Amino acid sequence: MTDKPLRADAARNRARILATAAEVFAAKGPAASTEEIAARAGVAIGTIFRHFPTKEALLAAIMKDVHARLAAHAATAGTLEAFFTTVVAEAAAAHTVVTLLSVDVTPALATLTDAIATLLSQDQEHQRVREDVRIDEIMALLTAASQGALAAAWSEDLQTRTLAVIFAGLRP
Amino acid sequence: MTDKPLRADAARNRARILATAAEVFAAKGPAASTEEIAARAGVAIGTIFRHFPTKEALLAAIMKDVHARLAAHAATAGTLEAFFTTVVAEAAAAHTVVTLLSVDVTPALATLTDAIATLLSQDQEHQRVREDVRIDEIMALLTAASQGALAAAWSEDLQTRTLAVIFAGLRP
Amino acid sequence: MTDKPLRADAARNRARILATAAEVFAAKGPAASTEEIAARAGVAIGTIFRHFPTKEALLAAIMKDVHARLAAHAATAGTLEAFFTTVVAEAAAAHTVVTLLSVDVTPALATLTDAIATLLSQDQEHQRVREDVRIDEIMALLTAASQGALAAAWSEDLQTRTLAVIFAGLRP
Amino acid sequence: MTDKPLRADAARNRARILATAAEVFAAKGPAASTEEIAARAGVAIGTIFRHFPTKEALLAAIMKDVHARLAAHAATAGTLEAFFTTVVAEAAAAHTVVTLLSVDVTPALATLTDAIATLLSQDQEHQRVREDVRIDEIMALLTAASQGALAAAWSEDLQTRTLAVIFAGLRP
DNA sequence: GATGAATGAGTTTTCATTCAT
DNA sequence: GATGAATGAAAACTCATTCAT
Repeated sequence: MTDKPLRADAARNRARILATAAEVFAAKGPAASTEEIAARAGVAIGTIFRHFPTKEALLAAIMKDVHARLAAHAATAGTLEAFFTTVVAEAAAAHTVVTLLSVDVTPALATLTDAIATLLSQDQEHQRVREDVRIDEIMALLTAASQGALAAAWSEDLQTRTLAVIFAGLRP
Repeated sequence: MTDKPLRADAARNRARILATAAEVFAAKGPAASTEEIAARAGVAIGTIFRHFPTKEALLAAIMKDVHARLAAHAATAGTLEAFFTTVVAEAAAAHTVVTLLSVDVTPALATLTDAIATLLSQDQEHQRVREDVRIDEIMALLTAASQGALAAAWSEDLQTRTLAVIFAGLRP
Repeated sequence: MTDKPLRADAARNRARILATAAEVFAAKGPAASTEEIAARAGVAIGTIFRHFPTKEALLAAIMKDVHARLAAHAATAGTLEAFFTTVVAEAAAAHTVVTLLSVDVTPALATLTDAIATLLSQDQEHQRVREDVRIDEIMALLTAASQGALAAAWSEDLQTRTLAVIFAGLRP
Repeated sequence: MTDKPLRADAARNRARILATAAEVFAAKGPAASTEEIAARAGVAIGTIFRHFPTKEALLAAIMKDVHARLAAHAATAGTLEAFFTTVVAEAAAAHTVVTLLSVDVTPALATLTDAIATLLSQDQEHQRVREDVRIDEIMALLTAASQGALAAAWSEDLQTRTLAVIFAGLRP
């Protein structure tokens, strides 16, 4: 948990690898080759394996990153609707990979779920969302919407209309 | 469309391969090996490649099959709600692979879309669904819900509650 | 040696297979697949294996055919020059496969060699060819020229000029 | 032309693979398996594919090599006759593969052609070769003779006599 | 630490040959 | 006899991972 601090260049490499890998996996699925990621990140393949001992470790690191970013975002979004809208738009645009394989990322996911649960209770307190809705529907709808945004070529307009249905369904 | 009819034994093999492949891909993702499919289907690997010249062709054939089955189902489902419920339940249970890669299956998809569009107008005629909802939201929500059902371990109860949100959002 | 006579349709198939195979091997080399030959000949692959128990047997049969045709031609050509000219032109045009692998075809080759040896002595009697030239140079030059004609894109003009050099070299 | 320089060990492997492949293809034809080449070269099969992404690329590299070696040789041979004699002898002995498939090697061939053209004009200046002979006959005769030398079992004596005919044909 | 070549098991694909229809 | 589906061994090619430079 308390990883020793990296040398500056190593940290830079790690970050670049992570970002490139997220892009590449998003574009080609988890079957994309590590060699290609190395090439696109401008590092040698050995460097990737120094930072992530396994391909699966790389995938897990990406997920951890995504979850952390989303949790941070949830903390400031204000409402579920604002949060969903941004997340789905990002998923569509940046092809953020929302669920890659069944990589185990439970702890990071828990943090994210907590942040969203907070949003949910706030929305319910302000009567923006029905009382009987529970956190797992919300998570399910978020995952579903984000993945849908990936798969289909969701235009911005289609995103809006689809989310509108979901939010109409959530309102009291 | 009118491919010459296969010999009885060949047709039987083709069907068994298709069914087995759907199962295996569902269980292990599209990276599952053709060799394994052959073994589980009880044929030699050459037989698979005689029927489907490429692994991708096999994937495409599965998708075509799924779409055809869904279209048939839509024709008799009565309401969008009934249709969605069944489809999502099946996706969760049988791990039907809803979108494998970006295999091109446009023609089969068009038929499916038509069948669902019919359901939609019937529902709108009977005021079960808002007038301003369009077919592309429906397709988007269906895809999203089915994929969500795949990814997470949606319990039956969670399925019900999630679809309830969506249908509440669709009602006038 | 005394093969039983074939049924008429079988004989027709055998001939068509042989002709098609010669073309296909010429075009794609001996690595061409038997399946492709079957397709182009309009028969099923089983039919090829009924007539020629092995791919190598098919290759050998083609060579026997080619040699027989050439021997017949040599018997009527009149001079070595006329014979060479025709053979090389044909090799270039029809891509007749002159030596495929090292299939053993000694007996048929012997007949061909005899026929050409006759041409050679006639030419030497009429002082068209130097006395000290022997049959094996002739065979070597014929093989070489025919193979050259295959490999390079010998224009008709280039054929003429190349054979002219060889015949100048043969004259007394 | 200016590919980045290989690491010393990689360069050594590349060279060994090339040499081994030339031998193996010469002995067994272009259908020889890459696996066998790997084994004989003492490397793993992956190493071959890292250096030559395709079997065809390997074949092409060999041809480039052969052409380069021949061009170097032509530059110092002095006369066409000397050059031809060496090349044909080598083709017969080492089974140098002169034209493997129809691999595209135009640039390397152009250099070789130039070198031989120089020999031709020198020979013509010294009246060793007729004025009306052109470079393409020479190339055709060289190819033909080399391939002939491969195919048949040309004894050394037969080589001499065959080339003698050709050179008699070239003299003024 | 970074590099990138080598490894070798694993995967897709091809094809001669067999054999049930 | 002909057909063409099935077989399965062999070939080409890929890629995560290791390790010498």
